[in-house]
Amino acid sequence: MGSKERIARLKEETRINILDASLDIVKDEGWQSLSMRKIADKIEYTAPIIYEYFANKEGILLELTRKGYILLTASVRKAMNGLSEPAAQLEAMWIAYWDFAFENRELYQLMFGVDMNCCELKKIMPEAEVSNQLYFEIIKEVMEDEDPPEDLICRKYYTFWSVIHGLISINMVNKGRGMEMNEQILKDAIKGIIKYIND
Amino acid sequence: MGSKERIARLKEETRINILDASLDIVKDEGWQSLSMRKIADKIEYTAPIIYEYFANKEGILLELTRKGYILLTASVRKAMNGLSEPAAQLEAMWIAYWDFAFENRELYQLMFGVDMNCCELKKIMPEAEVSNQLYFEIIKEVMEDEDPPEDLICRKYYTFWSVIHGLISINMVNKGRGMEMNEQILKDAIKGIIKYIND
DNA sequence: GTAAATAATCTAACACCGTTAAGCAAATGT
DNA sequence: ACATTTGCTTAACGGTGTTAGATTATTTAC
Repeated sequence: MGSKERIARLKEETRINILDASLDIVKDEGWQSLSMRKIADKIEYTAPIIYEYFANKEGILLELTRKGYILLTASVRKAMNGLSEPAAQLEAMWIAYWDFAFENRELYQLMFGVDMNCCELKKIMPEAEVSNQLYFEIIKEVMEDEDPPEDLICRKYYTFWSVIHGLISINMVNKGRGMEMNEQILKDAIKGIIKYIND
Repeated sequence: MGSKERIARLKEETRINILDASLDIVKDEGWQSLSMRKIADKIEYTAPIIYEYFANKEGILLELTRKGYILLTASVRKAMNGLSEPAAQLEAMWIAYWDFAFENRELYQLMFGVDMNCCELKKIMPEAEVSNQLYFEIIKEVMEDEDPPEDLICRKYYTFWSVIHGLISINMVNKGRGMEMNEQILKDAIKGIIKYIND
């Protein structure tokens, strides 16, 4: 009675089909327009059978997130194992992380919640750029280099923003669960970047 | 006939009421469950009248985003004007940014798309922590300090992650529109942080 | 081989969503 | 007093995630 296994294999296959179909839809039309009925269409079933494979839509997203983490970990590990000197390893690992994000854009968005709304938003929202200019001014003054080029300031600003925004994200996501950042740590980070700016 | 103005003032008032009600709902139940009908309920109207004040739901979010940016800019500017020494100014400005994010959590999420999904997600997803440990190992090796405390490594990791994640976010959001980050810039940033790590 | 039981799948429906059109009722202009 | 505009509501459309019930196909038992 090996048909049990064959059936189990088939079930596993449509489970994977659901995940693949979902990712395909998202790649074509974005997370916003992923719906159970569209998934069902793509795998040539009707919507309710999806619930035989996943508890609900969130379950699908969860599984894709897991898939993302596994892929990411594999990439990072591979980069690590390819070298032996720690500093070089660390660099390669972060580059692997970076590459993963852009090779698996949709998964990365799902895993870390990068909202793409802002994309066209900034064009019609001048207010979004006002505060930037304040930072630009002051960064320019902090830089020891006299009259630094615009794009260098820009890069410094983005480095700053990255750190602060990243720290905020962590604190919001990990809220309550250990690892709370206090103001001292924030100040340390800022001082560190200011020092880094003038290298 | 000054009643024209009175009416205009009333209209402006319910416009503000809509925005306030929206933010209230979001503070109570999150962005996910903000709906036109709920807003209408809260301002004691029916859903369609909202469309007399905003083109659609996105219009409301857009206005709240604008409000966020104006508030943020005011905070940052105030911090800036309170000091005169550039480095101190810069620090105060980023602290103001930080404070804004946590005093206006919901607005910050809207402005920069911090997805709160992950919050409870990480508890049921051990895969999400595997790659962290790889980084922990290597960061430990890179640090010159022999046998550094766990939470210091953690902090260094988060600094790294913040920069990389921030840079990725910028590149995803600003995709196509100038300011593209190439690998060289990424590598520079990584080298910079490695140097910063050992201070 | 036929009947019963089980599994696989679909249809229909529920409650909600954003949004629009039609209609009513009160206030306004003439 | 009548006509017109305004403010607001009800009803509906097409969409969403999800569930229950009916239907069909497959397997099992005799």
